[in-house]
Amino acid sequence: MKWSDLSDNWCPVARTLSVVGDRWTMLVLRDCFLGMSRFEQFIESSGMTRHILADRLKRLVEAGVLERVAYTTTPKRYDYVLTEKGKELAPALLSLRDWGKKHLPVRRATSA
Amino acid sequence: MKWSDLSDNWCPVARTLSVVGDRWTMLVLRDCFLGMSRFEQFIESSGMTRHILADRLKRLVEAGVLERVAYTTTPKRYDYVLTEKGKELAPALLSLRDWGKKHLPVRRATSA
DNA sequence: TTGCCATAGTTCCAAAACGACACTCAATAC
DNA sequence: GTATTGAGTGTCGTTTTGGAACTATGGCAA
Repeated sequence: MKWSDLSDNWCPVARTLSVVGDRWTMLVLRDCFLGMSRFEQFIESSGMTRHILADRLKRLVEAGVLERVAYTTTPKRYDYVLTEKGKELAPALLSLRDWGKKHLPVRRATSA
Repeated sequence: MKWSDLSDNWCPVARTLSVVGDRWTMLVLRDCFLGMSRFEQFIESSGMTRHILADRLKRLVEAGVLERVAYTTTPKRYDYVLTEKGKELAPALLSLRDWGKKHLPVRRATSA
């Protein structure tokens, strides 16, 4: 079975994961919750490649988790902001954060 | 930056995702919370390939989220059971479930 | 004692996704 | 003019995935 087939799974966990369950997606959302909204900000903060970020943003907009809001018209540039639907992922992010704080202490500093 | 470099990230969300943030891993944990513990059960329940399941189980055991408990000695066979550390991921799973129930209604039935 | 089944993986290969880096395009800054 | 910034694309080689077949170990049954 392919990952993409999960979107129609009977299980709500699986359906959620079909949206946010791949590499990097949750990190983009974390940055959104931290107040970021622009392409270059996400790149710098998360360390992911531009290629993948473009893909993830597209998916998140399609899923209704983020909204593309133009902030200049020429050239077209957009802020990516959380929708209500997106904001309601906060509890999941917080749970992941708490678990990481408790169970995965930092072993060495990184510059990211 | 590579995905695997996240394990030493300053952000606890990123560190958590380095363990559970890739495709399928959370689904394996969901099945564990539903009471499953064996290879073939995970395969049947999640629809993932054997290959990937073997890899994910190995990583989860290495990460201390699951524990391998022998249930026959010849041949060696194991139950995969949640450790305390693993059980504490429950809030995250529940958050993902709630979000899916609310925001991702099923569009058509599937047999999985 | 040969044959079949079950469990738990492994191996192999093709296809898709990823990672690194260069390049584009529009506008503004110097 | 030339350089810089923001938001991506294009290319290309490397990993990871998906699918199917294969292996290993023992139980059971004819």
